[in-house]
Amino acid sequence: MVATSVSLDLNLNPLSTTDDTTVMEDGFYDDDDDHSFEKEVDDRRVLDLSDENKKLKELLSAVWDSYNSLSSHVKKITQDKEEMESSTPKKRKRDDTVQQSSWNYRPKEDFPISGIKRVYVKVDPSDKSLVVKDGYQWRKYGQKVTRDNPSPRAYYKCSFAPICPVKKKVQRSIDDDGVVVATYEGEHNHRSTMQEAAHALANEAEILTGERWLNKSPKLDQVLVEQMANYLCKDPKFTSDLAAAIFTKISEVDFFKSSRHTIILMQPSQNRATRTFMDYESISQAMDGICALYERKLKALNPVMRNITYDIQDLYNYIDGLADLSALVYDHSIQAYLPNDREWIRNRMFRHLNKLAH
DNA sequence: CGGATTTGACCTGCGC
DNA sequence: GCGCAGGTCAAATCCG
Repeated sequence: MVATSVSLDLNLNPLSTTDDTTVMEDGFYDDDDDHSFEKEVDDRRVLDLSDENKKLKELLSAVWDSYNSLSSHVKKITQDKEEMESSTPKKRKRDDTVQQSSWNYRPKEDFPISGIKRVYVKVDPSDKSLVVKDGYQWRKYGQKVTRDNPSPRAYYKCSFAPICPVKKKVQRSIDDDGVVVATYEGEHNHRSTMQEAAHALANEAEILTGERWLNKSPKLDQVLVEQMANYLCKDPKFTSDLAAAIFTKISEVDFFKSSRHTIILMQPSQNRATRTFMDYESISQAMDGICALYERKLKALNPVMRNITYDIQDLYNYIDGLADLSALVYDHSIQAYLPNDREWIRNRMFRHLNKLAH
């Protein structure tokens, strides 16, 4: 298979009118301006609404394009994999599989079957619930202890069953109780909760504008952009849904060439509307990004000071002062994004600055 | 009260 | 045909 690298370019900042940070297209601040923070806010107040909408439209179009290219990329990889595996000899005796771990077990039908995929998810080992968030709703219909794994296996059907035939099995890995393995069977014939919300907004936009945007070019309608941005900012499940959506779309894609792609999820103030996220090619770039955010804030607070200095404790205080902060870091070994909390970010920041100092 | 989960019983396929 | 193991059903129970 061809080694691949996919850039998501999810530099969506849908919060431009209320957000106290501004992220440039590449995820870093524009350093060459001498504007104070207050002045910038004033400037932005007079910005024409249509300009704001235009920016949002461009950003969402970029996300849309990335999603489309990623989808076709995933499709191609899946096809390649299926072609490759279908050409290998099959039929293996049951005894052969029993000697292997439970997750190497092949079902009665010859494996692989089109539509079966396996996802590894890192979880808290003390958390015994077999729940894997993937953006879809499931109904548990059984649980069994299997012969070669002391951890029980949970059986789920898509909550849209029998209309949707998808099933999944979730079981803790026999090798690592900090990892659960979800096996999916079949393809959903409906949208995930996130996609459903986006579609509802599209319909709303259609009612308001009288124009149909679905089934035509992916250029998003202005009203849709506004509605979608509002939806993302207001939804209390924003962070988890976003993480789930990213996880579902990315977990099966090979990232041979990329470094540890990192997504910073941030809510600067108690106002939910300030929620935003930024993506970086590596952890260290993400740390630089957070530093840049802090430096910008310092600059805004001290507009007359030419040189601003700060120590790591100041940076920690800034990190602790944010209403919410977490990082999703791509893990090549399990081909999925793993969530990391504020403490992890502090530790990584310390390592990063230490490295820069030497 | 209704939807989700639990859990023992039952079904099915496979190997001997 | 029997036993075993994985998968599914459905009544009981839980919980918001």
